[in-house]
Amino acid sequence: MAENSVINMLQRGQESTDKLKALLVQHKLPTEVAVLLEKISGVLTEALAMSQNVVASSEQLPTMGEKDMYTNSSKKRRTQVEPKFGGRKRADPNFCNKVIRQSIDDGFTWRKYGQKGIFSAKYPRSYFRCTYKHEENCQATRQVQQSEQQPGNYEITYFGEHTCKQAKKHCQEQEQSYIINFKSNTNNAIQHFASPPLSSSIKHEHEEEVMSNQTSSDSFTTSDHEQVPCSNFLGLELESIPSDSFSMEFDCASLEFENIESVFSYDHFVSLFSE
DNA sequence: CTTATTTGACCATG
DNA sequence: CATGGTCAAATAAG
Repeated sequence: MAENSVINMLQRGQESTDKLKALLVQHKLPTEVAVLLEKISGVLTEALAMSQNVVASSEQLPTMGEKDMYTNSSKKRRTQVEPKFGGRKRADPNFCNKVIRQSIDDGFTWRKYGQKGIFSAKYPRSYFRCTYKHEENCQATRQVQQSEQQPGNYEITYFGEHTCKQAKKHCQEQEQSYIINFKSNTNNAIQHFASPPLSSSIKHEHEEEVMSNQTSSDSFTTSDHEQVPCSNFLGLELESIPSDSFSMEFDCASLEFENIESVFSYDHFVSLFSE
């Protein structure tokens, strides 16, 4: 398919960009190059996401003949309203962004559409989509799961990005740019970014519900050295950049640390820098 | 009443 | 077949 080849090309472009980034880290190229690379990578990621949306929506064409709406099986449910070819893709970890938070509140309004017990996971996973999915065709979704290492924290994985109004509002409420200083002598990365105490309209019903499942066993050992991804990421950055000190500036459109829409995923970062 | 959540069925994927 | 992601009827909440 044409779309698939476009996606393919974009993916290849992204892979090359990633390799370039790795090289950049090894050879200490100037920061302007790094910034440019980030921009290229961001554009590629966006284009990729857009292309995939196009493919996904064109796949929803009602080509097949009509089906009977319901089976006569005693319980609820229909039989497949519209056949989607590959429409239900499994989440691509390359296009998600995983964070760990103490609260599931991130300032956006979400609507829960499912919960699932996960094999080999202690706590169930909850599935959310943007409240404005239908009104504004906002494709953002997220998965929330209680952290096994640190019960009380939540692993939140975001997919897609908000295209609804609250996204703009969300961005406006933050600083226009973030500056991160890396200092070689200390292990501390000084992070200057706002952590806006966004009042959210989301209700936290099952924050407790998810919590309540944890009471059963304490068989695992709680590790104290567990880090949240952001610090982890900064730590890795520090190791890989031995120069005296430098600072990078990101604008809101390309990178948001506190609120999720990083240009590429955390996993992506880790795979980049941990080799 | 409207709107959101719960929960098991359904379905894609490997 | 097992697993994970989504749908939608039933139900709860406002």
